[in-house]
Formats: sequence, C-alpha cells, structure tokens
Amino acid sequence: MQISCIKMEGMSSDQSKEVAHTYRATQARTSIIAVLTEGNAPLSVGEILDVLKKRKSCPNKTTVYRQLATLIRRDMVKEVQFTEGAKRYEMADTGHHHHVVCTQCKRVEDVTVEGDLAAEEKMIAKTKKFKALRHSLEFYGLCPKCA
Amino acid sequence: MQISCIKMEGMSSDQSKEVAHTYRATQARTSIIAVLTEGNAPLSVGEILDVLKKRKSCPNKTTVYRQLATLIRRDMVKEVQFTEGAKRYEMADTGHHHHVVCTQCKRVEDVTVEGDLAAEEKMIAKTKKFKALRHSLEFYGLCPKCA
DNA sequence: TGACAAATGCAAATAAGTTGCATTAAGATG
DNA sequence: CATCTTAATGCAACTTATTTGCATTTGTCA
Repeated sequence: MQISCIKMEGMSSDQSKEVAHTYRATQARTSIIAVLTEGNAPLSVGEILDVLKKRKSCPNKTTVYRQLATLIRRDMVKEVQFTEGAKRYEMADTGHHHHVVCTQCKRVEDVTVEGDLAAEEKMIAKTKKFKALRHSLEFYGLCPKCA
Repeated sequence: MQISCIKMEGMSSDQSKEVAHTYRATQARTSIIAVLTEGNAPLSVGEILDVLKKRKSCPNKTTVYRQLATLIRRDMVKEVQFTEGAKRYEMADTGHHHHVVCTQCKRVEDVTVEGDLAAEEKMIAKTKKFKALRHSLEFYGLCPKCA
C-alpha cells in the first residue's frame, strides 16, 4: 500500500499563534497512518495498538494519542465517537460517509447516505441561530454475524 | 412538574433471563428523572450531580450511574455520546430528535430533522445486511453565544 | 410492624486519555 | 559522514469517567 503525505510541512492557516514547525516522517506516524488507511472502519487507540503489536515495532500508547492529535490538527485524521467507551479515528480523506455500529460486537463499518443533510444544516442555522459546520450520523443495530 | 411512572413494575420482554423484579420509587430515582425531564438537552452524570447538589439531597455518583443503567434498561432513558469525554442521558419519551453540539462551549440542544432517515435504515439493511435498529444524528458547530 | 430484596454509599478498582520530563532520532547542514 | 537542533518518543504518574464489592439502609408488602 502506498502512503502519501507522511511528511507534513509548514502550518495550516488556522494555527495563527504557532511558530512554523516541521513534521517528521517517523516510524510511529507511518505505521499509524498505514493501519488507519487499511481498514474501512474507524479504529480505537486500543485497536490500533493491537494491530501494531503484531508487527515489527509498536509505539507507546502516549505516542499514538499524540500522533492522532497532530494528524487531526493537520486535518488528515477525523475523530468519531459512538456510545461505547473509546473514541475512534479514521483517515479524513475517505470521502463523506457515515457509520453503522453493531450494538452487540461493537464492530463499526462505513456507509454512505443519500439524504441531503447539508440542507438540514442550513435550516438549523436559521431556526436555531446555530452555525452547523459538520454533522455525524450513525446507525445502530446488528451486523450480519450478530443478527 | 409532574413525574409519571416513577414506580416501575414487572420486566420488559427482552429481559428473558431475569427474575421478576419490583422497582421502587426512591428519592434518587425521582430526582434524577426530574432533572432529566426539566431540560431540553441531554445531561452528563457530572451535570446531573451539579444540579442535585443545589437541592435538598444529592445521591452518590454511583447511585446516579446505577439508576441511569436501570432507567435505560427500562427504556425510560436514552444514552448519547458526542466527541467529548462523558456520556449524556435524556428521557426517552421526548420524541425522536437529534442534537446540535457547540464545539466551543460543549452545550448541547435538541433539534428535529425533516429528512427520512427511516428509509435510509431500510436501505442499509438491504445493502449491508445490517439490521439497523435506531440512528443518531448530530450537528457540530457554534452556538449563538460562541459564534 | 417486620421481613426481604431493592437501592444506597463508600472505597477501591478499571479504563481512557493526559502530562512532565528525560531521552532518542529525523533531517538539515557543513 | 559527523554533528546539531528540535520533533518525536517512552515511561511513569495523574486525571477523569465509570464500575464493582460489600456492608448498610430503606421501600414495600404481607
């Protein structure tokens, strides 16, 4: 699998106060991006660590948390959370989609949805004076294995 | 404010293995339901405790967690979680609605949405062989105060 | 009123995520 | 290639959210 854009340079426009900063293509960053890119589902830090433990080198959990924070700041990764304990992370460039969550085995998969939720966002902005920037939609139920 | 159905008897159909069980109208349950019924937004355990501390008697946090678990099992309360740390709880009988979450001050409010998400659920069931039972939709953005 | 089980409180245990600090190692430079 | 600078890492300790065990209290119902 090809991983692009591991090295990240410069600073994004919204980091106004930050000093210019050079990001490095480290082992940890590379492997975390690899794991997130492989699956078609968002992973928890625990799951990321489990996968990496089976490979050559596994970073410390602190490193994983910090890398994810950096990748989120750089808009390369998105954070999602369902009604389980842990947060989940997925690559940001996988296109807009939503999730189905199995309430039994906790497995998560991506889905795309037809409805025009962008229109809803505009309506909310009007009626609630709430400036909706993004949305998240999850379907909970039973996956084929647990049904 | 009137609180109905504080005493809960019998067992719901899906509690197959459980022995019949009588629920009691205790101070803790009464006050937790009162707090959840008052607002139009889901509350975290911390927020529930904060409100109750200002009143006559405040239950222990363990009790709050346990009462919420019981109320959820009885389908009287729903649990939701956004990308903050703590889970939030709201009365189940407030009609189907969704949430707007302020990414700045973390405030949460209810909204109702037009789109036909039930239709989406059926489609998912077909294409993903995933039996979607319920869904949750959140809009993230800035509330009037933070915008 | 008295018995019995539901409900509670407290303290200790988990689990998820964070922070401080000393150390390591990308990557730029000579 | 050796060296320097600082981003990135690892470790241990910490915070916050939630759970569990156990002894005690308290609704309910006979």
